[in-house]
Amino acid sequence: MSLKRSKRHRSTKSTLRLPDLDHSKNSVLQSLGSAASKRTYGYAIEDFISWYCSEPRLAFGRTVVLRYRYELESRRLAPATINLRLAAVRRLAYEASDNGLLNPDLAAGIRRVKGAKRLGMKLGNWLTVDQGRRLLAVPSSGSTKDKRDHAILSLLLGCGLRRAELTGLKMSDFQQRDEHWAIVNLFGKGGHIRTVPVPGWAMEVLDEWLRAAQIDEGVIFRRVSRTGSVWGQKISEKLVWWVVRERAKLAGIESWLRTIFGEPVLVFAMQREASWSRSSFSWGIDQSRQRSATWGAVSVSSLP
DNA sequence: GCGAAGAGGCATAGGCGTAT
DNA sequence: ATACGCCTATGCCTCTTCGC
Repeated sequence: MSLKRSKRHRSTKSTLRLPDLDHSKNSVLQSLGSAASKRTYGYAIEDFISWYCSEPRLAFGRTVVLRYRYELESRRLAPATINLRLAAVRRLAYEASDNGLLNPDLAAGIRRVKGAKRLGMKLGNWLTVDQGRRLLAVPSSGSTKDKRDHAILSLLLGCGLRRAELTGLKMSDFQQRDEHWAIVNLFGKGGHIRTVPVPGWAMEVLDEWLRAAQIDEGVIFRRVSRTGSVWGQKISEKLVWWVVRERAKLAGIESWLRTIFGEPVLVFAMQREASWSRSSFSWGIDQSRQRSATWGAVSVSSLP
């Protein structure tokens, strides 16, 4: 037994081969909670593996990861992307080390590789109150699909929902509290739970869709066929994007489309527009203020 | 065949915990 | 207080599938 253990200890390597890397990659992906993370990390690790295997076989350590960082920089990727790729490679190293496939000293060296500097912060592309109104005012043909799309826009704008939150909404998530409607116990990004008031005007638009689609239980937003029949179990997040895009085109604000739509900060920006000033609206670079501001969003109920 | 919607792929921003 | 790392999300294409 002791012989076996010492053999295993001696077998920790500095140069990993494809099966070792694949095994470690699977361990990393299994440990991630979100499907989006699995997809993104999977892509990042695949990219690193194909680069690593195309290079002359060097020890999988700090130097190799630094070289990979230079490679990413030479591709002119954004710092956010480079840091994401490096985070995935660090995780790959921890897993390889934990599985006895990589020398722990080499893994520790990889951990010390710094990420790319993020210089400043983009100001984003916020929807103004006027643009929000124009989006909601897009003329409707009265079709079932139009009613659904209008309801989607109304909940996104009125409640500051993310796309993923919207697609999973069920009838049972809506409850009446003190004569007001609210989406209760909404599971948001990172598994956080919140309760969101629903403005009266948004509730009316939603009711129109529910009546047209004859939905009285289960998931709220479903697919609509060309002939107007409602089918399927739910819609995808991609569809929400397409709905927003089509409506933005019709509203004549397509140029706004590179957007942070779906993040609560968008609604906050709309709420604050009336008192906009450069000095008072500095939370884009002030982290603590940004955090405290993030959920003041729901009083946009006066939007239409 | 056509339109609605999903899947896949890659890039990048948001947001939270923690180290400094 | 803030910079950084990590995970989770969106943005925006193209290509494919599905229902009618």
